Amino acid sequence: MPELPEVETVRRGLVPVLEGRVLSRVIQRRPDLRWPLPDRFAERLTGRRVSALRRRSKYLLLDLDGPAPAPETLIAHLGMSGRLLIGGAALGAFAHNAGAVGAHDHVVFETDDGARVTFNDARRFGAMDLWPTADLAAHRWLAGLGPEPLGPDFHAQALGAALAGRRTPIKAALLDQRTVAGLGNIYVCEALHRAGISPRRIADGIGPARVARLAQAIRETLEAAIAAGGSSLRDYRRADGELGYFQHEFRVYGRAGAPCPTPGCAGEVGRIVQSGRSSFYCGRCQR
DNA sequence: CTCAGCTCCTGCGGGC
DNA sequence: TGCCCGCAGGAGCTGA
Repeated sequence: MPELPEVETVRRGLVPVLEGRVLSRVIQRRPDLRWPLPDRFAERLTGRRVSALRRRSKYLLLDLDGPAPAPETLIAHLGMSGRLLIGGAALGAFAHNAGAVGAHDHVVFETDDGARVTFNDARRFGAMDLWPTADLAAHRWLAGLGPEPLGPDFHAQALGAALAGRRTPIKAALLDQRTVAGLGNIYVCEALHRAGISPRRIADGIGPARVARLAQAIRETLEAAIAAGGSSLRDYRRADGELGYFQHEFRVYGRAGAPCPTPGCAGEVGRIVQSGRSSFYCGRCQR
């Protein structure tokens, strides 16, 4: 699934296509994604100008101009397999027919200058909602989120405070979006390796120096992943349809049996299951 | 309140 | 070749 770096990459790819444009037509091809789409969804978007394209955690935020109706924001989550593609999923295979509808193309946005953005989501764990911009922080998807890991509110002290009293493995604590927003299974594994912390370590027991190292590792991992355009394993594509390439820089994710990449470490990458999800780590240099 | 486990959905790769 | 199983980047819900 797209985690923060993938969503940020999609956002950057969509800015030149959507920002400042008017949505001239919106086609909704089914009533629901993970949950029902808002009432009169397409109708409420049509004719409105996209004033800004933002991101909060793994959510894309399309700000739509008011004043009538008041400014609203389209909140979009890509779930596990969601893509927002310039043109459409069918464009690559059927370039002679740019209007083709592909399997799992659920929503299509067309702009006043003739561009098209298609939301495609095979597993349909994605979601969209429309909400007053002024009240965005109160939306149920956003209200409980922890700090943005690349923003000013995320630092060693904040992470330490969020982990205090948590009697759960650090892996689970970092997947919990209330601790820090935007991490998923890949980047938690990668950041823990970079920080030299075992995914099994109880969150509450990690000392301040190691928490500081972890906060730094989270930032560095995400920045490197964004610089690479995210990670393409199965479903994820950038908005232009190209692949990200951070998967070639994975230290541990999906690399069970490989030698640990830490310089001087003779360990081997192992795989365990924690709360139903794979954790990849080196038992020798991650403690 | 916290936490582990299950759930939604589709597609793909491996093993037989 | 074909079928079955396990697994996949998320996160809401349930029940202990």
